Amino acid sequence: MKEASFELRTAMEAALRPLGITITHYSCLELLGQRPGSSNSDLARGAFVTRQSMNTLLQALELDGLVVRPETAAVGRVLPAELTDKGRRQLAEASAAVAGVESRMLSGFSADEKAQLTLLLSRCAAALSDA
Amino acid sequence: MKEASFELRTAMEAALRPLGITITHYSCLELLGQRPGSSNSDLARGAFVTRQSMNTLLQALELDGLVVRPETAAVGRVLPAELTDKGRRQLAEASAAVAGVESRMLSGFSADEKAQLTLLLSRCAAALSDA
DNA sequence: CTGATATCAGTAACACTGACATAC
DNA sequence: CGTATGTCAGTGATACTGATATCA
Repeated sequence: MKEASFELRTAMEAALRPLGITITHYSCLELLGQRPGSSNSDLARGAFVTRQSMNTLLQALELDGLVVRPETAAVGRVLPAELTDKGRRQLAEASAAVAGVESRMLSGFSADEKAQLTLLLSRCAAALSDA
Repeated sequence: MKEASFELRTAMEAALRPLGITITHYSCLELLGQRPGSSNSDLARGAFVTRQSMNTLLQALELDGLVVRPETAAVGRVLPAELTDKGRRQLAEASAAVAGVESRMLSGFSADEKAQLTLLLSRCAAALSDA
């Protein structure tokens, strides 16, 4: 149970390391890909880190030209973040690396079994996140 | 897919944090519980860290009285590590915390579904580890 | 000589807590 | 006033690479 989770995450770290991308970094790109305009605090919650940690990461990503944020807030203090083209390219690279791990993990699974696993895991994620 | 893995590991980290235990720390205890007498290098491989990192951890665990190793090697340079009673108690605490997360994750699953998931995940872990 | 081990040392990336200002 | 946000600063724990010594 937990072993598989450990190994998947570790294998993902190993696959992302050559790209110079950490799990949190990847999570941030993924979240921004799915929900452009997320705030720093949104991203922090989604990646399960403090907003201070996410802010540090976001500043690095901005420096690298992967993410852009407006200089001033349109409303409140929220600065909606978005991926740049470069950011989208890196997300695509990272996704490919992660997909490679998943496909290795699922080698030997039938289509039915893959579907079963996906369904069961999505229920797991849901159960964990509303707790 | 990966989301569930992220959240499980993160939830485990959160559950272990109040105990002052990290994932690597927990992995080490778990490995030693299953295979007493493991060497530092064995544990490093099992927890997917370098042997230097595991060594640092082991030294801390020895200082805390959770683990014992002989001062000199009986054969070669290998120093077989074992849990102390205190170490076993901490492992029990940590396992309980992790089991709590798993049971929350599996709430709403039938016995059949739990069995299915366990089987599928063990195949995933196997596929990842022989790669 | 080769390979595996243990371990010391230095370093770097990472996330954390605390504090402050701002805005609803 | 209470709550949420962004951000600066300091700190600590973690894992890494490199190097050395020992032993089968």
